[in-house]
Amino acid sequence: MIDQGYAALTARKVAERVGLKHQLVYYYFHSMDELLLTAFRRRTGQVMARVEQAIGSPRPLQALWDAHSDPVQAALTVEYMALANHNEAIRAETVEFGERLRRTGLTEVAQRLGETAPKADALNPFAITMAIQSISGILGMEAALGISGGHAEMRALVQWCLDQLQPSPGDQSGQRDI
Amino acid sequence: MIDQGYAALTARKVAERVGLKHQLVYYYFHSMDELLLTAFRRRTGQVMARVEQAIGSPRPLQALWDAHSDPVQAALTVEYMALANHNEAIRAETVEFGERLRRTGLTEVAQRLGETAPKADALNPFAITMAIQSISGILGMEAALGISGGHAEMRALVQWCLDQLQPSPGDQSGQRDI
DNA sequence: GTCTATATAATGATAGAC
DNA sequence: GTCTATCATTATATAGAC
Repeated sequence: MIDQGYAALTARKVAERVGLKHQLVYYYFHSMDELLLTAFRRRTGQVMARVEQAIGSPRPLQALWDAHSDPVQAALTVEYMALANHNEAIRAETVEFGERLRRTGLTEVAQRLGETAPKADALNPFAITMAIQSISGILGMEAALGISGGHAEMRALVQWCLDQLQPSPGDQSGQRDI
Repeated sequence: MIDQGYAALTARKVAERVGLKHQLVYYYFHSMDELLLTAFRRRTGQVMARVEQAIGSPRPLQALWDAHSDPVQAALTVEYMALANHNEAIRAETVEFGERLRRTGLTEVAQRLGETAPKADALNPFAITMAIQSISGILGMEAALGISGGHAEMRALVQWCLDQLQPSPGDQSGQRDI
């Protein structure tokens, strides 16, 4: 799926990779759609576990940012999003997972923001979380393709913002400058 | 392509939509790959025109933000990005287009930032442009699927930032608070 | 330009032997 | 569980009549 796309994920190719005949796919799964849904669920579980681990770290926002930087994961996400636009079962699960993912660790982030960030209505934890996920996501998707323009500058800006919101232990510079 | 995905864009379906036989596709195009590339180029041209128009408006950043908010366009972008991950010709054109798009109006944005924004190294025009494109892009992709959590909060945060960077004519509040 | 006809290959899925 | 055999469908693409 990563290197050939969801359209190339056929029963024959799946079976070939595990050294079996293609008809066996229909022994283990009722249909290709069911196989696809099973694979999708396994992945959302893995992503959720990684995000929960990030939230539990000393610097949740920084960890959340790092967790989404992988280009390979981003390419897979693009594939599943394209799939979700035309497969109703995948779409429904994507919505459910997306909403859940964004609410994960919201209270923890809100608590941290209350401690260190300036009081501004616009600095909503929901918005901060989404900004981090959005920017790191696009960064990964573009990196997977080979686009790099503005990436270093973007990382610098995000790092600056993260340092403002959650100063690292050894860094006291700039806080409250925002 | 929008409602069935790139994999469902077959010669038969294309011909059917214009009321002709599927073999005629190979009269107008050498192959399906060529048709796909032609469609992609037509679209990048349209997107580029819209962005250039936004850059030329009185509030470039605001206009850039507005120009990327369409969920239908975002869904199409996802489709082409997935395609680019497995089609070398589309990938090469995507990289070229992406790099060009991000540099479009960079000097104009830099000039505006120099006039109104606080002097901070992190507020690089390249980064600002990418942040706007990233967040509005994800917002659109998610909206196309039906995800809405955090969107209102995200829009509020971006609007707050945009107002800081480029105050609208009738709004003097908050500037320099950043 | 548009058509019919056709070659070739791949797909999802089922039936039944072992 | 894994296999062989098979079906109906669809795909890209070409050749040639009109």
